Amino acid sequence: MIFNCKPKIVLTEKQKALIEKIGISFENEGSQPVPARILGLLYVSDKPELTFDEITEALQISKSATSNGINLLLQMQRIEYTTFSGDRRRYFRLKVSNWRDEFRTKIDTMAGFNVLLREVLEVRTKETPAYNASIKELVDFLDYVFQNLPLLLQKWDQEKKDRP
Amino acid sequence: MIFNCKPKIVLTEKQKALIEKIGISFENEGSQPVPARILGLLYVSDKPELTFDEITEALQISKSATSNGINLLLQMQRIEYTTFSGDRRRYFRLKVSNWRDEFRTKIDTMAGFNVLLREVLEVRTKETPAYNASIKELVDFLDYVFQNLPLLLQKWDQEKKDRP
DNA sequence: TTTTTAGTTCATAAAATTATGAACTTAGTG
DNA sequence: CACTAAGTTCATAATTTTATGAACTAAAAA
Repeated sequence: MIFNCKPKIVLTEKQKALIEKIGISFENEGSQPVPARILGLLYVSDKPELTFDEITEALQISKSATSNGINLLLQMQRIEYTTFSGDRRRYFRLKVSNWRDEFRTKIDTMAGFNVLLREVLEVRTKETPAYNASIKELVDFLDYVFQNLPLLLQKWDQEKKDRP
Repeated sequence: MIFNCKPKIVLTEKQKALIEKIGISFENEGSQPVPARILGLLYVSDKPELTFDEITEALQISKSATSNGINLLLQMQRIEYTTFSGDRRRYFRLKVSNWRDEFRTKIDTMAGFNVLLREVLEVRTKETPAYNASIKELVDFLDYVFQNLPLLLQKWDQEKKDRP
């Protein structure tokens, strides 16, 4: 008798529930369902590294859904993978260390909006000074925040170093 | 001869282009097309306050699209309106002053994710201490940020007061 | 060389989102 | 009261997004 020895990913109810919650949370931030759940799975899975098949099976989705989801997440730099010699499979894991870059990216996105607001100020009629001033105030505030957030990162690093 | 004296909203090419850009920017942040463009219109319009019909006409959309868009934006607190006695129409305008609240809301959203990450830490197997530690670090950093952002708001208010 | 494994691609199906127009409501106006 | 203007609702249409399964590819194993 031959055993099919693919060790299946077994998820507790708690884990499944949390995957859904995390999935919904990422969906709310604009992610699509499958990638969102893949991230959730990688967060709660006992094994931090999962193969293509394990993901497909654990989430009960099609191979193509897994393929698309994984490639999207790789491209977004939310996950990465390793391989082991003598094993053609890729082992996917969260790029947790990447939150620092994500944080910067988010700031950049907001900064991009600020650029648009500056354009608004240029295009706006001068007949509405009070209104224009209120937009200017927003622009200034966002500038202030974008200047200071990197400092916050630095300070965090410093405090980490002081007591690790 | 009778003139139809509804003063139409005339948009320059520059304004139209900017409305599109702002629209796309909001869409990228998850807004739907019509509300995104209504916001864009209110940003660039020479009149900071526009009626239902003016919005409908300026954006060339259906009344229902305007209705839905406006109600969504009202609910999201992105716009508000005034009325004038003897005029049943509502005059919609951006709630620019509201960016402060929006900022807080965004922080709260991120904080919500942090709550989920704490749940992850509870559910995770103890067999992967290094991985768990890396998630813990993320949780701690986010906590740090959420503690410090309100301070940033305060400091900005202070500096404003010092030299207005 | 044939087979298996790991994964991609593509046409299509299913589902969800958005927008529309017509009918309807509601409150003032003449 | 009849009329109009302001806006909503609803069924439907159009579009977009998301997921699927089957066919395909490429590399390694047998």
